Amino acid sequence: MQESYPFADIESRWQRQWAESDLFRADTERTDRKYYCLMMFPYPSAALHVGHGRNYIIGDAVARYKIMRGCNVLAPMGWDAFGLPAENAAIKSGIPPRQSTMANIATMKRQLASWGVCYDWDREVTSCLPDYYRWTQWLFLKLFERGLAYRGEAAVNWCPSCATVLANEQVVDDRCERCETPVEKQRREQWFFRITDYADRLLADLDKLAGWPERVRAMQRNWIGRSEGADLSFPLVPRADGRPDPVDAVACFTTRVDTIYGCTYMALAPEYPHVDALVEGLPDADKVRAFAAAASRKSSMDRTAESGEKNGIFTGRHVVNPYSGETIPLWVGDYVLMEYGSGAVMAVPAHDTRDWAFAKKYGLPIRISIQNEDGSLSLETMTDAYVEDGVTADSGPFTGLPNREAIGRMTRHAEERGFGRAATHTRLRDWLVSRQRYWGAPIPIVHCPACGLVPVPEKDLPVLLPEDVEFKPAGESPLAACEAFMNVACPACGKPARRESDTMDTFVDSSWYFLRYLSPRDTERAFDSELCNRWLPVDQYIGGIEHAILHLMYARFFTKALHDMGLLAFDEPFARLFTQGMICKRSDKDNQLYKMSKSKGNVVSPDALIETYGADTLRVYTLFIGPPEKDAEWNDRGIEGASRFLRRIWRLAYEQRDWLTRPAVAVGDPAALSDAERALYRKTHETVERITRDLEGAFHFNSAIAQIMELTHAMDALRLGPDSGEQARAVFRESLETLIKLMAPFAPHLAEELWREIGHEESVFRAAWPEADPRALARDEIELAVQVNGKVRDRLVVAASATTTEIEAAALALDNVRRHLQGKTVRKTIVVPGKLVNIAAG
RNA sequence: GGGCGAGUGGCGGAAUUGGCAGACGCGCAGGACUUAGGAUCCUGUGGGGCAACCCGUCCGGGUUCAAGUCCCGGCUCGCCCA
Repeated sequence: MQESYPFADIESRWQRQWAESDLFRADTERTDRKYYCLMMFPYPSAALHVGHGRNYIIGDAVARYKIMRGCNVLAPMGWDAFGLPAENAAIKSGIPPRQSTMANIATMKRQLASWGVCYDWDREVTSCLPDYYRWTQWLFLKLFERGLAYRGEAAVNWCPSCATVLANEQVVDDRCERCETPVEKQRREQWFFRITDYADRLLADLDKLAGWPERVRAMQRNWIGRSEGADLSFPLVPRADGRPDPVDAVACFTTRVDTIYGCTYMALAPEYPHVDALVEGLPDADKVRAFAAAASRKSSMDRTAESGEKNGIFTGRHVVNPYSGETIPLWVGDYVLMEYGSGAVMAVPAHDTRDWAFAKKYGLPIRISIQNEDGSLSLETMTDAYVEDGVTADSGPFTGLPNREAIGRMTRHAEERGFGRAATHTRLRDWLVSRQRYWGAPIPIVHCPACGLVPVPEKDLPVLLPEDVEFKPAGESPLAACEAFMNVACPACGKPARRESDTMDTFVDSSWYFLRYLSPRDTERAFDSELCNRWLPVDQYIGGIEHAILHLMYARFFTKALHDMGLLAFDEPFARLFTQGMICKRSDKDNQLYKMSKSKGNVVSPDALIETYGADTLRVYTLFIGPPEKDAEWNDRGIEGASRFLRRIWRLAYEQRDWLTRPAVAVGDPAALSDAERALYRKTHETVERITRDLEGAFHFNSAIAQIMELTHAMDALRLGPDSGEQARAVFRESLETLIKLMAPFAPHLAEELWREIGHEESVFRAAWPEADPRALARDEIELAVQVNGKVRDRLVVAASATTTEIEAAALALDNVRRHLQGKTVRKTIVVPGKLVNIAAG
């Protein structure tokens, strides 16, 4: 054993040995104490920074801890390897996506290994390889068979820079999630997955996910955006010129049917399909059309912000309020969105903030139909819409009802009269899965002039991505220009046909990879239902909060669809979810905190740190940086502390190396130990108890490490020297062994090395996690704080067996207590066992 | 505007069910060893005060013997949805 901590030797040696051992190889046939520990598989980008590292280090610490607890741990890793960056790089540099992707994977694998992060690499999956995407295509066909994959025209989000369609979820603030280019609206034929069929279940089952952060569940609820209300039909007042209209009524959805007697106009979305026809031949037709065209180009964010300016134009047409029979004007308003409901809203200025602003701007009438509690609401004094609950007012036969009750009654009335019905709407749209890009799984469909859409037969899968294609930034996938790929015989009639040239959104790949890990080399089927049913749901899923909505919703949808197909017995994929916070760093430029990114220039590379300090130091600092679920600020100097700590542990063992290799002597009767020995003995077991609690609960690695630091202080305090007795050494050895085990999930190389140094043949990861010994935790004397009126005035040492009465008497006898009680009467004394005494006096 | 979360020393952060606020680390100060120290070790470190003590967990109320923790109101910040 050498004096200075030789992290470089230790780390490379153990990394090699672990890779050769079956420590991380799960035995999937064994099902007792199974623990599926899953980390979100990464996109293979060029190189990882320490911010990425947090995810893998947390996952590795959890996996190692569970292994030590005797669990049969499945910890696989793979690559979410399709995606735009590789293709964009190909356009720029000409390097084929497959080549750059595989190179990146090799780099990242090396980086993961250098962190000491272990996986069962025999289970590696790579979504861009045919043996994987073949099954992604197969799943597409399964969804197609069941009508869950369909082709339809839609106004889609088009990113002109990426030259592709984006899902709603990939549009953030009307910009492309990836490149931040403003998104345009275009109408195109696209492939969709019918996730809206599952909206109700995706919503309801969130309640089952008790192991998920409430925040994520709330985000998903919001995203699904289920609202209950009514669909109502407003008859269109026929045209004066007698010409026919494409529709004879305008349908709208409302959650506030109770306010309908206050409805003073109706507003259509600029994209409303019949706007054009409705105004045909009217004097202002051109103005209305121009307005609608301009408005639909604006971002939905600008249009709907409550604070923003709302614009509109009168169409010249009218509709009839089906409840009151009143004729109201029909407008086009830019604050109405086509995506929501039917693209029309019944406007109630008195009770809706945006309608209020619109009515004020255009001088439209405002009428109160919900009165507040004391009946004091009046148009003269109102400065904004009244959106609270109240009692219906001036509402014909429904007047005077609590408004919540009115909703039910009025909806029934509409159903009886046939002009409306109760309805629910969801914000969630169907999942748009086609991309006009090359680097994705080809959609296994053939377009036949005679047969229409024909699925590629399962036996012909995979539909291979051609390698020799030309990359150019155009609206069409390079596949569309690849004749060898496009031309195919129709699987149904055999006549010449064309392949679908769109590829699938990469979120499809990541919606089922956790099933593939159970049988990654299976050439017969996508996944082994029986094994999946035994190993899933995933016991612990770990990943970034940025996937709170998209990936997690899609994976849940896939699981439910596969469940309905009878392929899976469970219908939620992830029992527990942990979302770690991002690591941020102050930018040198403006001293602001930013998530690490190349563009901000605040990236910290792990490679140099590992070289200087070692992987264990980097791991310990990463785990110590703060509560793992919260964002953390990277501090370059912080790693020094972690380094000192590990060197200190090394020294603790080094200084005692002469006798540590000799056979262990058991700690005898605690009563026979000296005070110092008992103190360390107790501290050791207290640490076990607290750390175990920290890890079982909420992954409090930061305080777990702090407690190990405390334990090293306690070990120093024993001041073990050449004259120390056998029991002192026994206690010390027990502390050291415990410390090594407690450290093992965090600093595995150091722990493994020291474990062997002190004479163990087997891996520390085969050693059982320590358990707190009640004998060690027992005390015969307890120190209590003594408070007078809630302020600590003295301390008191009593026998653990002391009664409340004895403690009270002893507390009252303390000098300082008596001083503070002078001239006061004791009203009450509270004794909190083991903690304190509080004397209330006045 | 709604939902969720957060606000504690110079800094990152600790603190079961309400029970001694500031664990642990960084930084800083002093000291030891040293040719030297940006290595290592020891000591100190919320503010005020010589001290006894007083004040302190975003602000203001409240409940309680006891509040960082619970309740009411407000401010600021973050995220999601509008």
